Order: sequence, then C-alpha cells, then structure tokens
Amino acid sequence: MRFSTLLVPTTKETPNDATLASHIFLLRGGFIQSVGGSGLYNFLPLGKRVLDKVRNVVKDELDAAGCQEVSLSFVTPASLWEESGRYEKYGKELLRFKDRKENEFVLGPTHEEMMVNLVRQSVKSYKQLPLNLYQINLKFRDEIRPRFGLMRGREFLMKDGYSFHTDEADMKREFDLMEETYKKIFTRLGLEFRVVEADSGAIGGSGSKEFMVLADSGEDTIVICDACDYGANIEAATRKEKACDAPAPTLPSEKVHTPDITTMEALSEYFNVNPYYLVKTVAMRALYDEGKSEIVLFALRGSDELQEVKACNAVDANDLVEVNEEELSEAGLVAGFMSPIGAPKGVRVVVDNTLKGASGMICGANEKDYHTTGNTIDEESFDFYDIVAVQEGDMCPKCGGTLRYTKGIEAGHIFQLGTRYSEPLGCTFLDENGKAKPMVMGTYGIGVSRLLAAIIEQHHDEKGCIWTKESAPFDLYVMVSNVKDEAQLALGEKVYEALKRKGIDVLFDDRKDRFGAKMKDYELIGVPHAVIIGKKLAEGMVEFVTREGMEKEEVPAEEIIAFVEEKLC
RNA sequence: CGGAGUGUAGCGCAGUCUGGUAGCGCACCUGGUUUGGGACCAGGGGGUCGAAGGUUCGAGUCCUUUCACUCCGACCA
Repeated sequence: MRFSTLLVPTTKETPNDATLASHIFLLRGGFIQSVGGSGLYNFLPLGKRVLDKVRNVVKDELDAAGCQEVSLSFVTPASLWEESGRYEKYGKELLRFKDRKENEFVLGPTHEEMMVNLVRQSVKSYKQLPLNLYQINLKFRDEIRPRFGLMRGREFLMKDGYSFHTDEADMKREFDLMEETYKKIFTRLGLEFRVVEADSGAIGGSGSKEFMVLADSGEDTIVICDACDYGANIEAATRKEKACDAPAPTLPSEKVHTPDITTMEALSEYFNVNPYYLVKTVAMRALYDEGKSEIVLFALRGSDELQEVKACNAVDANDLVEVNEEELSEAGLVAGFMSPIGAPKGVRVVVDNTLKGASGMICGANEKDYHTTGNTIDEESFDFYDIVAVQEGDMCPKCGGTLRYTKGIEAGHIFQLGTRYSEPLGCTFLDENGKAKPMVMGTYGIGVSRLLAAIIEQHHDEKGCIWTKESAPFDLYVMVSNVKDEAQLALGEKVYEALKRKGIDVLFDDRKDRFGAKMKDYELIGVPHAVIIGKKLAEGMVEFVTREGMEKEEVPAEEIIAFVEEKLC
C-alpha cells in the first residue's frame, strides 16, 4: 500500500478528552475517529486493518478448536428477551426501541437469546450435539459512562460464542477447551494476561473465568496470589478466613451511650477494641424486576469492606443503590447506629459468613447515640453469605500465600451457563430414549475492538504505538527519505514491489514530506519494522529499524530484500 | 444519579468580565523554495459562535430555558 494514497490522518495534537495511551495514539495515528463523543468510533483504513488482523487470529484459533462462525441479526425482537426474563433484568444498558408498527426491539448487547433461538429451531437430536457457534459482530451497550476510547465504547466489536451440550460434563470439557483456545489467542497477539475467577454478572450461570490483560490503566481490580496461580476479580475473590491476634473484648452484654460515635474508627477507639470485633452495618437499596425494591442491611466485621457485587448477588437483586437519610429514618434506621440484631421489622438482613457464631461483638443499638456490647451472632437467626472484599495482604484461599491487587483489562470472559437460557426458551433435544431435555450451555466472549486498546496499553512508548507481530496493520514500513532523489525513489519502488510479491504486507511511504515528518508518523503508527532509504544510500547503505526500542541496523542496499525476508519470514 | 466543567472552522484554543466588522495555531488549497527528526515564503478557502426564546439600534458576549459532551464520584452510615 502506498502511503500517498492511503487515508491516514495523523495529528500532532492530542484531543483533549483522551487520557489513555491507547486512546491518544489510536486517534493521533489515524486508526479511529470519534463520532461526536459518547463512545462511538469510526474505524479508518489503518484501524480496520488492525481490527481484521485481530479478528483473524480469533477466528483462526476458534475454527481450529472446532467452532463454527455464524452471523446473527443485530436488531433482536424484545419478545425473545422477555422469554429469557432479561428484558427487565438487563437494565438501562439495553437499548430498546420500536419499529413503525410499534413492535419492540433491542440492539443486542450479547446474543444468548438469539443464538438459543437459532439452535432451538434447527437442532432436535442428541446426534447433532455438541455444537459451538460463534460470531464476530457489533454489540451495543448503552454504558452509563463510556470512556477511554475503544476501551469502553457503547458500540463495539465482540466475538461471542455459545456451546450446546447434552450434559454438564460435556459442557465442562468444552469450557476447558475454550480456556485453552483463548490462551492461545491472547498469546499469539503478544499479550501478557492472567486467567481469573469472576462474577457472572447479568449473563448468569455458575463458573466463569475472565481473561485479564495486565495493565495499570485497566478498569478492573484483580486479586492475585504471590505464591500460586490463584487469580480472581475483586468481585469474586475469596480468601482464607482471617484470624485476629488482638484479644476479644470481654464486655458484658449491655447498651452503652456512645454520643456521635458513628464511624468504625471512632468506635474502635472508644471501646479500645480491634475493628475485627465490631459489626459494620451498611444499608443499601436493592432493586428488583418490575420496579420493586427494598432496603437491605449488610453486616460484616469492622475490619472488612463490603464487596458490592457479592452483596448484590447475595440478595439476587439487579442492582444496589445508596439510601439517603430520609429513607433510612422512614425504615426506622439511624445512620451510624444500625445493627443486624434488633433490626426494624421488614428490613432484610444479610450477614457475612465470617460473623457466623461470632461472640463478644459490638453492634449499633438501632437507636441514636447507643451501641450494644457482648453480642453473639446467632447462626440460626440470619442469612449468611460471603459479602466481603478481599484486601491486599489477605491469605490465598488455595495455598495460603499473600494476595495482592493488580489492574487488568477484561478482554475475554467464559461462562458455564447450564440451562439458564435453554430452559426458559425451550431449547431442548431428544436423548437416546426419545426424552426431551434442555441443552446444557456455555458462553464465551472476547472484546475484539477492546483488544486493540489493550494491545496498545501494553505495547507503546512515548512516541506512539508498537504493534505486535500478529496485530500490526502492516508487516513492514518502507520509507523513502527524499522522493526527489531518483536513486532513493527507484530503490524504494524496487524493494516495495519485490517484498509485496513475496507476500509481505508493506506500507510504502512515498510521500513528498521531509524525513522528520515521516519518521514521526512511522513512530506513531508503530509498524514493527521499517526500511529507511535515505542519505546513506550514497554510500550504498540503507537502514533496518525495529520499532520496539527504535534500534537501527545498517544494511548494504543490494542485500536489503534478502535481509528483510530473513528477518520477517 | 450527585458534583464540577466545557460547547466558537476538521483538530487545539483566544475572544464573553466591560455588547459595536469572527480571531490565532495546526490541518487544507495554489505557486515557489526546501528534503535525516513534525520546513520556509507568498497568496487563499472554510463559521447557523451547541439549540430555542428574550433584552437591545445592535448579542459569540447580557437574561431565561434547553441539549450535548468531558472530568470526578456513585461503597463502609
């Protein structure tokens, strides 16, 4: 491809809303173009090339694993979503609209319903299973706050795959196969990543794993073990139960006047007791389908933090939101002095597992300016769940090693779905005995457009992108420093044509610009290697540049074609 | 949803306080010179000043309403 004819609008200036390296360089390098903000992007020729490269790696590995590519309708009838029960549950991220006949539709944020619909119409027998179907298509999620360019757009390219099985065991086999396949994909793309345990979110299902590309700019906090391979999203992380060295308080069971002591810190100081022996009670409003909601008290140890996603799952709610003082007093609660013990009637209480049977605890009194001491958390009286956030320094649940936080970009997510969708949607097959059974499903996603951002987050320097071999828009950049110099231009043309014939994707910079401008563009665009034909040609030499580290090697001009072949093939 | 901020040429911004011919840099077009680190000279094109309403002889600027976007937060009572 000749640069002089390619649409690559590189810019010197950084758009003011871009803060992340990937966002800045993808815009400045002319890969993508923002569509009036709000998380929508056009892909320009360079960006489209990278997208296709990444997509091909994904397709290549999936096909090798026996998956079959299909393409599902982007606009899906709302009725399918009502059948699965997600029309309400998915919330505002689901973009809903009506056609001219007032029929309701949604733009697919994920396609479980659609794929199940496809399969239930065409698969009837156990002989047709297992089946793993996928597509690489647009998705739309009306994100609360799109940001960071391709990292969190509203419209994005996603690979979504769905597998169908006769039983749980076969689904698990496929789940493991997909884990291996995903590892191959991310490895080929040159990414440093970690597979972690995850929360299943709105998709539903049981076991799920995320593929996290490690980067400081990642939006997810993941917990990893120093000693073993344990890794989990903070939303799903667990730990070995914590003990407390400080002695348990021996206060009698009584009500104590504690004016204006509303924080764990103040309470700990007042009673001179480790926060481990205090009960922290957090009130939140849980939202359910059909606009129903209730106030829930979440009780945990004062030394712990509430993990909202776990809490949300514990009450099986769609979402948890803050409760204001007014709502609290209406429910008979006093901020700062709440307690699971003696909570007002009608207020649901969820208690953390670590409090099961705990004694000597200090709680609020559910009365302004009073706490109670010497409480025991009766195992029979409460619902117990794991609702705490794992903290750095906690112990690994697998090996007892030390856990620490790191940041990751969620680039892939695989789920063991079971019959979460096949049952409500009536996706059944006839087994050997002619008996109808719901298919057991798995679902597997990769954020393809997000991967472009993830690659750049891991592979860039202060000058621009450094694409990995399998993601680069071109294999090689051939630059003619001064196109008015006939010898330089002639050699450039010769090298370009020769390498193109050998199947190397070459971007040939034949523009009239000066050396400096072209060099800046090269660095910004970040093709892995370049051949620079310039001044040194007078002495019979050209340069071979490696973008990573910008190392330059001088090579005799007559050997350059063979040299490049040797290096790239 | 809460808080803060910004909307003026494709991009980045000034002008708004104190109303009076719409500006600058980059990019773009024409001609010329230049060619190893984002060249220079000369000439040129491009604007419903986010939208609507109002005040005024006159509004980018003042008033009202509204829309959009950006940033921070949305969890420990």
